[in-house]
Parts: sequence; C-alpha cells; structure tokens
Amino acid sequence: MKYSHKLSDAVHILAYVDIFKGGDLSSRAIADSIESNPSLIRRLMSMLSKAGLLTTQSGSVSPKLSRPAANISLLNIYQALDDSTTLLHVDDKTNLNCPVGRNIQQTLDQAYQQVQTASENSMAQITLQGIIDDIVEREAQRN
Amino acid sequence: MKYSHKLSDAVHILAYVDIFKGGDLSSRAIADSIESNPSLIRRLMSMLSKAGLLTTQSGSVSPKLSRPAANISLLNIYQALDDSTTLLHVDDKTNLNCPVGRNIQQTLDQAYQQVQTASENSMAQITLQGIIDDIVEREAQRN
DNA sequence: GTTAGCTGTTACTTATATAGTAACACCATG
DNA sequence: CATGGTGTTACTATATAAGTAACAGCTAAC
Repeated sequence: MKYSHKLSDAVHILAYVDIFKGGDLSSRAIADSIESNPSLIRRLMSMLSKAGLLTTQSGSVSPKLSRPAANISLLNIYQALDDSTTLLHVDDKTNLNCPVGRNIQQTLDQAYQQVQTASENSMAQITLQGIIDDIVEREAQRN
Repeated sequence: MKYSHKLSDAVHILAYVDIFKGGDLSSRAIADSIESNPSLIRRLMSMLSKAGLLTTQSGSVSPKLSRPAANISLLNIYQALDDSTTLLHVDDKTNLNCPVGRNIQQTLDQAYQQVQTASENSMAQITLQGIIDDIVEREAQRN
C-alpha cells in the first residue's frame, strides 16, 4: 500500500475552500491544486460533510466551511476520515500458544493508545485557521 | 501496501528475548511466537543490533538486550526501525502554481512535526520493562 | 576438519491499502 | 432540455510491507 495522504488532502480541501471562497470551488479545481483527481476529492468532501466540517449541495458548486476555521482543529479533520485508522498498528496475528504472543496484543493496544491520545491532543491544538494563516503568510512573503 | 507491524514485532522480539532468556532464542523460535518468518525476524534483529538495543553474534544463538529493559523506551525501538518513517505523511505532489498547493507542504510539515513530537514524547514514557511487566502480569492472571 | 545449525544479507514474489480511473444517478441552473 | 456539477459505487493500478528463498560466513559440537 501507499502512505495515506488523505489527511493532507482533506486539510488542503478545507483551506482551499476558505482561501478561495467566492472563486471556483469545484472538485475539478481543487483536484488541480492537489494534483489528484476529482473523484477522490468528492469522496473526501463527502466525508468532511458527514463530519459536519463542510457544507455542500448535490448538483451545485457551493461548498463552505460549516463553522469558522478557528473552530476546526486538525483532530476534527483527522476524525472525519476513516475512523478505524490509528497511527500505530498492533500485529493481531501472534501465536496464542506462547505467553508473549498471547498477551502482547493487549499490552501494545494499551501502549499504542497512549501514543494515539498524545498525538490527538497535539492535533487538537492545531486549528485550520492557523494552517490557513500560515499558508497566506508564506504566500505573502513570496512577493 | 499493508499496515506496518514492524514496531509491534520489534517490541515482541525484545520482550521475548528478555522473558525467555536462557531458553531457545533462535529467530525460528521468535518467528513462531510472532507467527511470521525467520527472515523478517533476522532483519529486525539486525536493525535492533545496529541501534544498540540488542546484542547478537553471527553464527550462534545468543541474543540479549544491550541494556536493562527499564532503559529502553518505545521511542528507542521506534527509532531503531527505518528512520525516515513518520506517522503522518505530507502529500508532496501538489500544484506549485496554486498558492495553496505551493505553500501547504511546508505548512503541514510543521504541523505534522508537532504531532510527531508529541507522539515521540509519549513513546519515550513507555519502557520495555513496563511492557514486559504487563505481559508477565497478564499471563500470571490467567492461572 | 567436518557438519549442522545458526545469523546476516540480498533478491524476488505476494498481499494489501491507497489512489487513480470510469461511470452513473440525481441535482441545479441557464 | 442541456450542461455542468455533486455523490456514490466499482474496478484497476501502484507503492509499501511481509513472505519466501537462498547464500555467505560464523560458531560449536563431534
């Protein structure tokens, strides 16, 4: 498999929608910016909508953020994607006839949950607004 | 690709080596516990050796932890694996002709670095000894 | 010295998750 | 009504991880 870029692309979509509000916000246009294809963008936009981060309407190009960018965190976006995804993955096929193999799955589940929580706490500190400000500031410094 | 189980398997190897010290510590035996194959185990053991976490000797079965399990953290093990691996991956193919596409890579690099740091700080708090104690305690509670 | 069993390494194949691609139903607008 | 869009589903391609095979060289027992 490839490394997942879903989170990056989802952030890209939301930032694009806010930065270019009033402009061409079609999935084609966003796909061009991401260098991906419209189908994937639409799939991601659907997930973002279902998670209450984006407002869209079937049949017309009119996406907008569901709430101010300052009230959307990286964690919100992360959780809008496939919920079962975690950052670290326990090997769930170990030999249950061996004391180490039999217990290590639950032990690592707990350890990885700690790491996951720390990651998510960190993501919760990063807002979409902060990301947008950074993009805008970097662009301003190029001129 | 598949989800990586390298970290889980590496922790499994180290825990196995400590818990079963004095027993059969061949890559075959460890592979049986992990339900994997000796080649992968040898590859991981090689990485752990190079990182100074495991002491091994070509030609004879004699692996041992290079230092006490209390002095080995999950972060040490994580870093012993392929160093370029991070938990989140910026999409590095975005349209540089678009202001969002042009800047979002560095912006997300920074955001993801914060998340990575938080994760690594959390991993640093988890010791191999703690993991081993948990495995041993779970096994004790089965009897 | 020989042999068996091991570690360490490399190369190739297979499995799987993600993204790419295609297509269709339905909606909105001119 | 036609065009251009969103939302959804299905299939294909691809990158990465693990599985598999094999070999060089080491160690230890006989």
